[in-house]
Amino acid sequence: MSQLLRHHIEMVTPLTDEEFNYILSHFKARKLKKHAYLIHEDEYVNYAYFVVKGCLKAFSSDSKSGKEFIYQFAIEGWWITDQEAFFRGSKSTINIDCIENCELLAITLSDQEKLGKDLWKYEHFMQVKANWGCIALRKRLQMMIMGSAKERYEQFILQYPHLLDRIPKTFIASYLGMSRETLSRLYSF
Amino acid sequence: MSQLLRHHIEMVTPLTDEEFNYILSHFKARKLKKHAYLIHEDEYVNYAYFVVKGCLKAFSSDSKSGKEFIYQFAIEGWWITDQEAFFRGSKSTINIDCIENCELLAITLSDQEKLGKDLWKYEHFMQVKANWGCIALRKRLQMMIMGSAKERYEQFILQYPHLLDRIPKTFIASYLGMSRETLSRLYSF
DNA sequence: CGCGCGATTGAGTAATTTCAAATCTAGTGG
DNA sequence: CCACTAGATTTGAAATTACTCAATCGCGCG
Repeated sequence: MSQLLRHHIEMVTPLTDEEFNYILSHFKARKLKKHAYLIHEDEYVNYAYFVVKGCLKAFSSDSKSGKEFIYQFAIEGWWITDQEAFFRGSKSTINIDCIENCELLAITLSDQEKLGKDLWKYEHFMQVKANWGCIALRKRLQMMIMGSAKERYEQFILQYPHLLDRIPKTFIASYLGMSRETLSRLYSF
Repeated sequence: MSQLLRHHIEMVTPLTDEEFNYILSHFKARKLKKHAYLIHEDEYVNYAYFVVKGCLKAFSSDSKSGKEFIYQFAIEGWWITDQEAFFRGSKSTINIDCIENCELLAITLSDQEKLGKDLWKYEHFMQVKANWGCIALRKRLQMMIMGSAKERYEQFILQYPHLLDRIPKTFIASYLGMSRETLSRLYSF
């Protein structure tokens, strides 16, 4: 199962067995049941998580309107945390909960920093990963600003076809920044 | 003037004179006049740019609707490039032009990679910078999805008050994902 | 002085939201 | 295996937000 993590890092840079085992030794395994919270608003965020199995969503709820904004889904091979709170050591402004039973690998900020210092490859991996994240976010931002509800949904289907039958439509609507009713009307035609 | 770059990197990690001079030696200075293009759609992107002086905008124009989406402004102390094209060595999908006369420091991808390998601090700097970028993009995305036109504008004023009188309202409207008419109506009341 | 660009204003229109109600579905306990 | 319930989805109608198009205004610059 930890092979998934190895495979993931090796998309950026190859590792020796020794290097990978050293990296892996800094992670703790964690299991959570469906509906359980991984990160809760107003609490400190001690870990970043790599998803080995399952599906989660990260969302923030606007206290005023009561609406939810889902800013990320994560399935096998993805990372998830409240990046800002994790890096700054501040309290989380978002929630993360499990859409399915989950198995995760967790790492603390200090272990991550230590890994980066000990192993240049790991620092490099983090750099590249963050840059890919920026690129993906930029595309999503553009789609959100430029595309109509229909275009956003069609793009989502193209990009994440495997999420369609794993995640309730309500959540997908929220991720795409539209009401569930609007999303529902899109595929009547 | 290159002190700005030093100061910028030292927000992440302190540098010796020697280290900074080594870093600086990989950058080329470049000057551009107002309205000049720094990066043009469909061309290769050989450099990432650090802004020493001036103001630029990065935008993509939708060929279908003819509308512009401004995905970034950059002023002194900011970086700008087509990140995706720069990293992947592919052709740009966006344009970047100068809103004012500009002075830039340019670095190639191979020099940047070389710097990262030679100097752990530089690799680390890139990692942290990319992570900050992700955090900022996530916030902007949230504001764009959750906020009304008015809220987005008010947030912009709070966050970038110094850009208000430097950038035409038309561009700000495009950055905020609304028509210039809508923006104009916001501050009539 | 007059040109041209950016900003503003008005009126009608299109896309999406909101609220309310009806329908469907999967999982649970009997 | 069936009835029941909670959650998810769909549908309809009214309301809202922001857009488009068109006209006008204001101002800096040659």
